[in-house]
Amino acid sequence: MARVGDKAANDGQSWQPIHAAITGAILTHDLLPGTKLPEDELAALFSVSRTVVRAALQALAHDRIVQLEKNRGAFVAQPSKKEAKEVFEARALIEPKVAAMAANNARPSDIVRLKRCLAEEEEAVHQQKRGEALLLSARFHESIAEIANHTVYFDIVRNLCAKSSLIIALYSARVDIFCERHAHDALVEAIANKSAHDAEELMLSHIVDLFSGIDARERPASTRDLAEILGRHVVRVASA
Amino acid sequence: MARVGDKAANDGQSWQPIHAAITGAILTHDLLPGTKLPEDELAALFSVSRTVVRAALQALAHDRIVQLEKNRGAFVAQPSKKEAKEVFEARALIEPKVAAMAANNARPSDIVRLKRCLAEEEEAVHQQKRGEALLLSARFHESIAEIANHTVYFDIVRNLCAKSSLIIALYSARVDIFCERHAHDALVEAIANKSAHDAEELMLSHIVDLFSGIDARERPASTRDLAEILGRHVVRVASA
DNA sequence: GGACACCGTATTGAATACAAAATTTGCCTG
DNA sequence: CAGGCAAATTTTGTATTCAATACGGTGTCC
Repeated sequence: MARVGDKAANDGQSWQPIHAAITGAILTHDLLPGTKLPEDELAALFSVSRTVVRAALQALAHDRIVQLEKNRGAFVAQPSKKEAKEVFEARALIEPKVAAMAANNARPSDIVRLKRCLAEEEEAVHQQKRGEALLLSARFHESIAEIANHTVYFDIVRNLCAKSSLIIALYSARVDIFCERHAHDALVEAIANKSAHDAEELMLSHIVDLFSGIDARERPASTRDLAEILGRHVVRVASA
Repeated sequence: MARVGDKAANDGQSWQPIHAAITGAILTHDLLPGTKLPEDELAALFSVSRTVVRAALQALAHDRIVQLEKNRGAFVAQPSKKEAKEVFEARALIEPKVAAMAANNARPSDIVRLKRCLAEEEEAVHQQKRGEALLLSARFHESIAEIANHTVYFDIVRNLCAKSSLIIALYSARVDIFCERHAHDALVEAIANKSAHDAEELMLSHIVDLFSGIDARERPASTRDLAEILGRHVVRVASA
């Protein structure tokens, strides 16, 4: 059965690798809020013209993950504290429903996938790969939305996860994000048991818990050397 | 106080007039699902190069309001029945919360604005301007989201309203959409009274009611003569 | 010594030009 | 007359070019 998130539908736009690479780098915190994303540099990195880079940047801007400033360029977005609150408010409303739907929908292979995701996350934590762990944590939430098989919610959740990554980079007070892993474990358990109500409750408390780790402390920062950063996030095109 | 939806923030991209015109034409059902949107034609219409038209089309595609097919062009999207269900499911979840927030947030000027919106809608109905009435109905929902002053929800609601317009064009079984006006009236009343709970309930039942008018009947159609259609949707730039 | 203005450089915004793909048309063949 | 192949046209995808704006440095004036 066709599932949400299959890339078959969206006829491959050539800018998607760039979009994916930048999104990935944001999820791992390799790219921090405020970082400038110069068109020339990206064009050189991906060996395309600025035209296609601009398309990718506009898509990211539409996600509100980058901010376009006229005649000044593209910057990784710096969500305000108000928006941070909004994002987690929306997640608290939507993702519990999504988790419940996933519980009703999940097939055995889906459970396997979720568990593999968690295993990789755990491994990343043990290897002190904080960025990788953050990425996998986001992918976990996205996977649940994919299992729920709801295109509209899937799009929303993916977007909110990316924004959350920026918010965590800016405002996270918690040193260790990884206490959350137990929440993820319990969630998979509920989904595996098809306990929609439990999944819903667990997801809600998980999101509330996530937001409780967000604080007023600003942590502005930016980095350079996009080549080094993005190189690791290029998704290889599935060459037959 | 700065409000959500102010265009100040998004530094004016030059494609926004085109995006707005097409979105408007979709909301009025002047543009029907499946209609092709050729780049040359739009470029000529708006007196810009294809470059900026493509940017607008990509933004619309990101909204999933148009579908881009590789090497074939852009078409107004034709949401599946599954997606139709998803859209109204999402609206039923999100918009009641938004209405409650609007009730808590509304200032007198906001109530005035909502009532003016309803008056214009009523006038459009009496003038048999179905398209105009549909547009104003969508604007009413968007206005509530704007009053709620929640950027994330505002973006989502606006997108869902546009998708709903496509869905209604494809699947609406009801001849007369306008029984809904009473629901809108009651909603404004609740918001004016700052009765968040009432507003939430009324919005939920309104959305459920809207979806009940959606049926399985397909109604595929498309139109031509973009120039005539879109001419009325060009938003004049606010020349000082 | 500091502030401001001017100029050079770099980067973005938009249009044009070129290449590739698909659709359409016409023609030929069965 | 129908079907299919092939050239021609149209339309999209991408690169390149040109113009406009912002940034940084330097020199001068106060």
